Amino acid sequence: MRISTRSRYGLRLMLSLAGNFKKGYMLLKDIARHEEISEKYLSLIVIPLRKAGLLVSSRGANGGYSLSKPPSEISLKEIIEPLEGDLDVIECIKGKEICDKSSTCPSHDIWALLGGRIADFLDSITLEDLLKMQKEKAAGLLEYII
Amino acid sequence: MRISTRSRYGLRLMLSLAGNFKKGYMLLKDIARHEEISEKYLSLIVIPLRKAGLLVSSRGANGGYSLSKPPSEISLKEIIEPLEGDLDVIECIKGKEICDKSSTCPSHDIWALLGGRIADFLDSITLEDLLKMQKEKAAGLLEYII
DNA sequence: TATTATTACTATTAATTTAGTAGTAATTAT
DNA sequence: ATAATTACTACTAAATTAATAGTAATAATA
Repeated sequence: MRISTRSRYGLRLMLSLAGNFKKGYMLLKDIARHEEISEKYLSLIVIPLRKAGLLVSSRGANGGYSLSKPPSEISLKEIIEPLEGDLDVIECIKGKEICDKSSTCPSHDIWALLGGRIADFLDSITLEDLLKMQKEKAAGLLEYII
Repeated sequence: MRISTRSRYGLRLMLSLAGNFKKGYMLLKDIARHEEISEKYLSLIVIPLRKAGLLVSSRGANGGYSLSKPPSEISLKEIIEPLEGDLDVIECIKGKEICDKSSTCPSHDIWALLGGRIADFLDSITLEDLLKMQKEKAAGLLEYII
């Protein structure tokens, strides 16, 4: 029931971009260094995010990545879904029918419900919310030090 | 973000036992056959469930497994937690601290929240609820046939 | 008490998934 | 042209999960 590091890294990448929104492109190299993630690995993670329309990119010198819309308009669900494939906790939810018992199996329904709950939770949080949390945490730390 | 087959099988096993509550021991062999799960594999799954105190067993002839308490008193959380290890969606929640950034990282908090939501959801459903759902599904099917 | 049926335990293997690396191509600015 | 960057494809390594195998312990009973 673990979330993949793909998703965790992807979220941190998106949060970095969110913090830089409207300030031009960011280099993957810089994000990777700052987040201490392999640049090569990040460059794979970025692909589904771009395909999902969450970020725009420019190649070559002065290129980089940037959010395609404001942090307030990007929910965590939009970020995690393309990275995890989907948010179902079991395979056989949508027609794939590994199991032929779904018509009588109550477990099947529970897992479908759980997937829905997870999706709802992630849909209720935006990158802007995370930015705000980040600032509050930093402020709290600062207060603690002073 | 998939739930393991261990957990899925474990839940189906517990549901089988719930349907037989107060009717004596059930043989793993029979459950395995009925649920079309390898008996050997099920025999591994049953161990953490017993250690969690959810079922009692008796060896030898006339032995088998039985729930240790009524289906209404067993939540899905109690079943899934020992099978999945825990319900956290990331490793670094409880002190294990793979990542040293939790004091400033808002993602960390989100994942902790999500784990809590999942736990709450599973805690809100009991085996009795599943039994009821099962009956309703069966009744619905019957109605459809007639 | 020997036999049979069952759970309990430990070790091993196989399969799948996830994580990460490597190398090359395409694009853009200068 | 050159340098810097993203885009893509293929491969490898590591970790996890699923499943099998074999033996030990226990309980009923003939």
